[in-house]
Order: sequence, then structure tokens, then C-alpha cells
Amino acid sequence: MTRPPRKWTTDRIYQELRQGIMNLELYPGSRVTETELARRFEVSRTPVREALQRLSVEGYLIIRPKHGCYIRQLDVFELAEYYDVRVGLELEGITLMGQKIPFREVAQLAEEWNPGRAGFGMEGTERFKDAEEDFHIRLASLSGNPVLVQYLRDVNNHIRIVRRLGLPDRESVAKTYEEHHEICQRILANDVEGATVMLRAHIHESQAKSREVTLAQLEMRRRERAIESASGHG
Amino acid sequence: MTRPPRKWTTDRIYQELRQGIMNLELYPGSRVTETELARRFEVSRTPVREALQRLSVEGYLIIRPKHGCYIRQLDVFELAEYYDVRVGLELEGITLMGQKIPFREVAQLAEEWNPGRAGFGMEGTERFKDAEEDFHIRLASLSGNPVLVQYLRDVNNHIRIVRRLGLPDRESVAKTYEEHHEICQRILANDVEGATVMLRAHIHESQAKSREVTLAQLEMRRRERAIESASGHG
DNA sequence: GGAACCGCTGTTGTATGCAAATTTGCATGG
DNA sequence: CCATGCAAATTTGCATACAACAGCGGTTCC
Repeated sequence: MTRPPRKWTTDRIYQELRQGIMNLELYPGSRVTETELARRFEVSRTPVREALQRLSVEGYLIIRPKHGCYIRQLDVFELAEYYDVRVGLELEGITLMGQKIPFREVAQLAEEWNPGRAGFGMEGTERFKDAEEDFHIRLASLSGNPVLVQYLRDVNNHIRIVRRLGLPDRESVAKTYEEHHEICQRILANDVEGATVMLRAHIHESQAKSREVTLAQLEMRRRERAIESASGHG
Repeated sequence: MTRPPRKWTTDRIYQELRQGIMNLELYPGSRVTETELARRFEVSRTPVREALQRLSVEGYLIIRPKHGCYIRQLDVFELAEYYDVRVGLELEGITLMGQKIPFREVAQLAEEWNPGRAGFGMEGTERFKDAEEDFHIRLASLSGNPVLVQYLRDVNNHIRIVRRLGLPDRESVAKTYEEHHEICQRILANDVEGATVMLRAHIHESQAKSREVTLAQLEMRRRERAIESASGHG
């Protein structure tokens, strides 16, 4: 996406804000002002403003002209919609492989997600979630359609907020391995049709899980905030 | 300075640049600088810069830091990729209608694109192209997934450049009517599966047509530019 | 008591200044 | 003739200054 952290101020601010939004440190719905952020980051308003503009275009916050920025509300319905877009993109991705299936690469993916490997060094939440996302990106990449991959990355950027929230238990990790593996196997067996059905179901499961987790986490953060503001705004 | 026309300078510049890119007045690959644009539009660099940032995020141009902006090359392969993304999104759109098909709305769309109406006041290129795009957006809207529609709009923004180039002859207009109508009919008949097949084919036809037209037009513009620059850079 | 009006404060929108960075052209040496 | 290094010229990146506008509270009038 936006490559390695460049040393430029605008980019740094952009990254930090984005991170803050992801971690829900910048609480959805709360207001931020250019001036305040400029003070906090000890830079001028210019780079802050540019970062905010980017975030606005990318949909992470909403700029109310002459008034301020509001961190985008994360709405469970909207998140579900992003998941459905994911379905559309990823399914078209493997459909595009069509008759020119890149067997080597798919086989490698299948091997990496061999259920036998489940849990070997993947216990860490972060790493597993990253690997999970990476699988889907790489699978889509095999479509040979970089534009599609770009859109998928964009969708991921939006749902990553909640994607990272839940802790993957041993059971769901195992299940993910199985499903990823099976999807690859279907493709290798030239059964793209079957693969799409599985992939759709697979994403829908994530969708359902994310829904629960989101509601729970939002509530938790809301309480934290309530306590914070009750104990003084410092 | 900003008295009469638009309220915000940044927005005006953004619109004008975007229009320029669409019309190929800003030739793909050519370089523009903030300073130059600021002079041309008689504003300061700030709004120009912000407009460029937005266009960059949206993919219309590429910013090379400390050097300038390059209008995005339009590459026939890349355009084809956008069309495939369209397929993915639109197909998922009608799939999402699933069992809750909004018959009234689909029926109305079907009626608007009744082949009997073909050509009544639609001879104008612009109007027809707009209506064509509108059909697909409205169809996707019936999925009830605004996020998906948003992505589709974004894709359309990228392919509109070439979508508008070709002149639709009487034959292709008629064909479009038929196909749009038929797609709606299939949906109304609860044959979403059949509708997806048709829709996919329909978009692929546009894709093929856009390819020819793009190559031709790019060549034409290239010659125009060659003549321009031969007769003096004024 | 309630509603309209007015000025104040906060915040953004735009302009401008300055310095860093990158490219380009030229001079110099092999 | 080509490679290399240096300096000038563009051009952006960031900071700051100022103006305009939105929202808010107080005041006044009904």
C-alpha cells in the first residue's frame, strides 16, 4: 500500500493516525482538529491536514468543512458490506484464473496451509491474522489482475480494524488451515466452481465472527473511555 | 479572488483537473507541476496541492516526490483489469439480491430499458453513455450494499475515460437495450444464475469494445499533440 | 419565559516564505 | 568520446500568517 515508512512528516502523521484509528485509540465518532493534532505531533498544520485529507478520501474519517474531522463510525452493518465486497473480489479473482491456473503457486499455497502445520509458530494472534490476510491477497494475486488485488487491499484496510480484534482460538486456527488448504486443492483439481463455493462460505464465516467481536470490543472501548473521562481529561 | 463561481478553491481545482484528465486534455504520462497549475488557475499552490493529493489517492495520477506529478498512463491491459473488477462487483451485487429480490425496482429498470424504447432521445452519445453507466449503478444499488456501490463508482471513475470515447452506433445501442432488459427479466424470473452469466458477457463485450477504441483514440491524441508541439509550444 | 440577534472564539481555507531534495547541465579528467 | 563530480535551477515539503466562516453564548426584545 503505502510503502515503507518514509521519513517525511506527512507520511509519518498519516501512518500514526491510521494506526490510531485501527487500534481504536482514536475512538470512532470522536472529533479531532488539525490544530490539536499539530500540537500533539509537534508539527505544523500542513502535514496534518494532508494526512487527514488522505484518510478522508480513503474513508477512514469524515471532514466536516470549517468544523473538524470525525473518526468514522464503525458500523457492524457496514463492516458486513465490506465482507461481501471481499467475496465479490476474491471470487472473481479465482474465476479469472480460469483455464490458466498457476499450479505451482497454488500448490505452494496449499502446502503452506497444510493442516499438518497448523499451530507451528502461529499461536501469536498478530502473526496468524497477518498470515490469514496474506493468504487471501496472494490467492487473489494469482488472478494476474493487480487492479483487483489493489481493491482487495483497500477493502482489507477497512476491515482490518476488526479483523485483528478477536483472538483466534486453537480450533478456529485449525479450521482456517483446513479451509485454505481445501480451497487450493479444489483449484488444483480444476474445480474452480467448487473453490468459489468454499471461498464464499469461508469469508462469510469470518464475517459472522467479526460481527460478534466488533460489538463486544466496541462496548469494551466505550467503557474504557468512560472511565478515562471520568478520571480527568489529562 | 474566490468571489463568484465555486465556494471552495480546492474543490474547483480538483474538478477541473479531473475533467482535464477525463478529456485527455491532460495527456496520460505528461508531467504537471504545482507551480504551473497554480499559475494557470490563478490560485496559490495550497489548493492545487490538495487537489493533486486527492487525485493521487484516487489513482488518477502519480506523485513523484520532489519532482512532479505524472498523469496516469492509461494502459489497455489495466483498463481490462478494471472491467474484470466491475464483473466481480456487479455479479456479487445481483447475487446479494438473492432471495430478497426487489421486484418493483427491477421491473422499473426493465421497463426503462425496454428495447421498444431504444433510440428515443438517446441518440446523443453523452446521454446514452451516462444512462448506460447509470443502469449498472442502479442495478448494483438494488443489492442493498452501499459499500459495493461505492467501489463500483470508483471503478467507473477509472474506466469512464475510455467509456465515453467510442460513439455508440444504432446497432450497439439496440443491443445494449436488449441485454439490459434481458438481465432484468432473468432476475425477475428468479434466475439470478442466468442473470450473472448474461451480465458477465455483457461487461466483457464493453471491455472488448473499449480496448479497440482506446488504442485508436490514444493514437489520435498522440498525433494531435505531435502537431501542437511541432507548431510551437505556446 | 422564550426566541431572535449579535459579536466572540475556535477552526478551517488559502496564501506565502524558506529550506531541503532531486534533477539536470556543464565542466573536468581519463 | 565517455564517465564522474559539482553546482545551479526546479520543485516540492513544511512552517507560518492571515482571512473567512461556523458554532456558541450572552443579550435584548417581544
